[in-house]
Amino acid sequence: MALTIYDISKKAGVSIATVSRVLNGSDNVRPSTRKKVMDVIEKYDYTPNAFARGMGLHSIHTIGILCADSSDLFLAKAVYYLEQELQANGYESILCCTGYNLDAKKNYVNLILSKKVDGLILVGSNFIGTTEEENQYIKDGSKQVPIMLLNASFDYPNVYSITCDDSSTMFAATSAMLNAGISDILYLYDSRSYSGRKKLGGFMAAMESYHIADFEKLIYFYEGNNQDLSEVENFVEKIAKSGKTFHGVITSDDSLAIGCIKYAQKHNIRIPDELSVIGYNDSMLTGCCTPELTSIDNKLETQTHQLVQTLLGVLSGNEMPKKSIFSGKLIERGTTRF
Amino acid sequence: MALTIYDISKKAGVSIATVSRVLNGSDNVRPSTRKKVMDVIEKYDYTPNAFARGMGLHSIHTIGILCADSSDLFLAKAVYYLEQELQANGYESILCCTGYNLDAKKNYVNLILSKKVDGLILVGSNFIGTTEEENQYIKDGSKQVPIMLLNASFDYPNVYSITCDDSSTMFAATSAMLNAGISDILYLYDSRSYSGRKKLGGFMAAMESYHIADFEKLIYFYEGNNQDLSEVENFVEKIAKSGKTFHGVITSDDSLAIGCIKYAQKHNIRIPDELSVIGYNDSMLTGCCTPELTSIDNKLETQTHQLVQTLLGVLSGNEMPKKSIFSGKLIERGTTRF
DNA sequence: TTGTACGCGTTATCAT
DNA sequence: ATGATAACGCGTACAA
Repeated sequence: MALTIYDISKKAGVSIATVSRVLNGSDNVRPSTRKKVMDVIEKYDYTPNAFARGMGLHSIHTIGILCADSSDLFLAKAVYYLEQELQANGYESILCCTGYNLDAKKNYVNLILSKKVDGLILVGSNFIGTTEEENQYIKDGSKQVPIMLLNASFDYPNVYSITCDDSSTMFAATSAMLNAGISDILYLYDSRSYSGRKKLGGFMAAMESYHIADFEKLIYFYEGNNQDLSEVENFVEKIAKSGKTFHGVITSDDSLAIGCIKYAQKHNIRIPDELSVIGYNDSMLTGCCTPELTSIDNKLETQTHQLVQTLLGVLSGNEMPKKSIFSGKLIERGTTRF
Repeated sequence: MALTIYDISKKAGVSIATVSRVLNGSDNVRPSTRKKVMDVIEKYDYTPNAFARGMGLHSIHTIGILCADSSDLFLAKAVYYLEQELQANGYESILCCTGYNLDAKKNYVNLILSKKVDGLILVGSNFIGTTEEENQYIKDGSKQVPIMLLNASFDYPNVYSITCDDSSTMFAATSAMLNAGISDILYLYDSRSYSGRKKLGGFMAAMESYHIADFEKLIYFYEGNNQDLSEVENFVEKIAKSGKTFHGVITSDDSLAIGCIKYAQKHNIRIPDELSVIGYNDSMLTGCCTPELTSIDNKLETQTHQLVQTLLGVLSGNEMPKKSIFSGKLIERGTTRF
C-alpha cells in the first residue's frame, strides 16, 4: 500500500497540515520543519494521491484533447505540439481519438468532461458541423469548461477559436496559379469540415473573380482514405479518363496532391511544365516526391502555441481573444513555376 | 455546482447506497427502484465524480501512454491503435510525449504514475537503454503498475514485451536482396534503440552468412531529423560522392529509403534496375514515390492488439505471456525486383 | 508557526 | 432489497 500524508506526518513528527503546507509550498512553515518533512518525503519517495487531491482542488491541471485520428499527419503534429506546450506549462493531457462520426464525438466529450479536466481542445475542424443541432454538444460542454477549437471557428461563450485563414490563403494560392496562366484547375478535397468549406470557398471565389467559366466541373470530392495514395491516384486517373482536362491541381491536403503527382508520373505528364500542383498543410509529404510539392503552410505550430496561451489565460481568469486568425503562406517548390 | 450522489438519492427517494448500486450495475436492486433512480439520473444528466470514485476504487481505468514523438509516422499510428483498443475496452489513456532524452523519460514516468494510472505503455524501443542504469526507471515503475513495451523487450517482473522479430525479418529481407545478386548494399539507420540494434544485427548477420567482404563500410548512421527528406537525400549524396558505390539500399525506416529514392531520381539512377531499395515500417510513405517502395510490415496493428489484450489480462490478474513476438513481412513493391 | 477537525463524493461493509 | 455509516487521502478553515 502506498504511503499517505498521515504516514509522512507521523514519521516527521508533525501534523498532516504541516506536510500539506510543505507539499503545496506555503510560506508559513519554519525552514527547519520544512527540511525535516522534505527529508521524510524524499526518503520514502512519497507522492500525494491524485484522486484525493483532485477532490478537494476541483482540478488537477489536466486538459482533454480530442482528435478524430491521431495518425493523420496534420492532426498528429497538432497533438504533438499541444501536448508539448501544455506539458511545459504544467498541464497534462488526456487524449481521445474519436473517429469522424459526429455522434461518437458527443459521447467522448461527455466522457472526458466527467474526468474533470480543466479544459477541452478539439483538434481539427471536423468537430464543427453545419447545423445548430450538430454543434449542441459543444455548447453543452462549454458550460463546464472552456473549449478550444484548433482549425475551426464557432461563436459561443467560453468557446475559443484558433484558425488559419484558409479561405483567403486558398484564394491567394489559386490566384497565383491563375496569374501563371493556368485556368483549367482540378480542385480535389476530402473533407467537408469547417476548414474544408473555407478552402473550397477561397478557391471558388478566386475562380469567379477571374471569370473562369464552368470551373465547378473540375471540383471533386474524394471519399476514400487519404492515406492510401494509390487509391487517390486511381481516383485522379478516372477523372482524366472521363475526358476532363486540367493543367493545374489544387488540393485540400498534401496527400491528395501526392496522388495527383503519382498519376502524372505514371502517364509521363511533366511537372510543372504540363501540370502544376499545389497541396495543403506543408507536411513532410511535400518532400517525398520529385519535384517537391508546392504547398500551403498553415502555421500549425504558431496556432497551437496561441491556443495553449489563450487557454492558460482563460483558466487564469483573464479576458482572452475569442478568435485568433493567422495567415497561411504559399510555400513554392518544384511542382509549380509562378 | 454539479450534482452529487446525495442529490440524486434525495430526488429519487432512496439512499445513496441504492444509487451507487444502480450506477455500478449491482443485481440486488428491484427493477422498479432501478428505473426510478435511472430516471432521475437521466433527467439531471448526472455523472459521478471521477476523483471521488477513484479514491474508493483505487483506479479509474486509465492507462498512461508514453511515446517520444507522437508526430512520428510509426509512433503516431501505434498511439492511435492503442488508444482505440483501450477505449473499446473501457479504458482511457493519458498521453505524454517525452522526447528522446532518457533523463526526461524518467521524470515523465514518475509524473504519470502519480496520476494513479492502472498501467503504463511505452511506445517505441527508444525507452530501453543498453545499461542497467538506463533501465532502472522501468524497474522502479514496474513495482507500481504493469509496464507494457511496444517494439522493445526487457526482462523484468511485471514488464511485458510485444515485438516484431526485427532481427530475423531484416535478415530475410537482406537475404532476398543478396539472392537477387546485389551485394554492395548501403545500410542506413537513424536509431540505436533496441529495435534499431536488432535490425542492424539482422542485416549484418545476413551479410556475414553470405561472406560479403567489407560490408561494414557501407553502414551509415543518420543523425538528422528523419522527417526532413531533403536532408536525408543530401546525406546519401555525400556518401555517394565520397566514392562509395552501392546497388542496393536497406534502411531502418521508410523515410530514409525515400531520401535514397530522391537521391537516385536526382541523378537519374534507375530504380530498381540500377538501385534496389527496401524500407521499414510499411508506412504511407511507401506509396508516395514512383516506383512504390518495397518495405517491411512489422504488423503494428497486430502488435498493439496483443499488447492491449495482454495488459487487460494482467490487470484482471491472469497469467499472461511475458513476451509476444510477431514476424515481420517483406512487402515487395516497385523499388525491388527479386 | 503548527495542529485539529471537517468536508469532498464515492464505494463497500455492515445491519435491517 | 435497502439503508446507515465507515473508510478513502487530501486541503483548509479555524483554533491554539
